[in-house]
Amino acid sequence: MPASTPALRPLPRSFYARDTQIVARELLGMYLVHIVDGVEQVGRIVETEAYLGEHDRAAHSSRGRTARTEAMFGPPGHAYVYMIYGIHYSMNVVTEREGHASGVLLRAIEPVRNIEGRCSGPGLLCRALGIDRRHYGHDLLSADLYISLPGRPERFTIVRRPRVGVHYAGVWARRLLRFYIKGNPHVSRR
DNA sequence: TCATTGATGGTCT
DNA sequence: GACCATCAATGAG
Repeated sequence: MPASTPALRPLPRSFYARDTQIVARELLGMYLVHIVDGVEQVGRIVETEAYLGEHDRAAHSSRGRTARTEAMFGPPGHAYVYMIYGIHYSMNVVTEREGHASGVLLRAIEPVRNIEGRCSGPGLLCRALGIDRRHYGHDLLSADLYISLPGRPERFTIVRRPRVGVHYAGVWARRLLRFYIKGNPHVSRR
């Protein structure tokens, strides 16, 4: 194995326990890893969105602490997975301190290993990686689902845009909290 | 290329 | 009963 390809391993919890916008930006280029039945699925994160806690009208946590949003209020470094439109799942990473109710939505990944089909959207990403309600609250410092430094780091430019599908959120809908890798073909449309 | 719409179910009012 | 952090198929231009 080449020396330039270190083994993949979970980022420390301290990575997630920081400002959500910083985490959202730094997640770009990282590898999302899901190991199921001995098969290691790996995708490079190319698009994220930051959700800034209870005051963020676009965040699910702005409706308060409920059974659904419980994970968002929990400690950082865990997955907040929810079903949307009755069909798709979406995966978030919980950030900041416990109780802060912030997180980063993973919107798109670039297939690296053992991934079938496109992952250019939160629903597609979860389907391709087999992520569903079973992963609700899953600790990302675990052996089977985690985020790692990439095997081969690459340079890129980050683009900031308004978040997708949050028109109802007033001034919060205008904020530039969507981040993606400039020019990457796996970023979702719109 | 763009706008519209159906699928489908959990959550909240 | 309404709303939804989506996607794919459809049809008009």
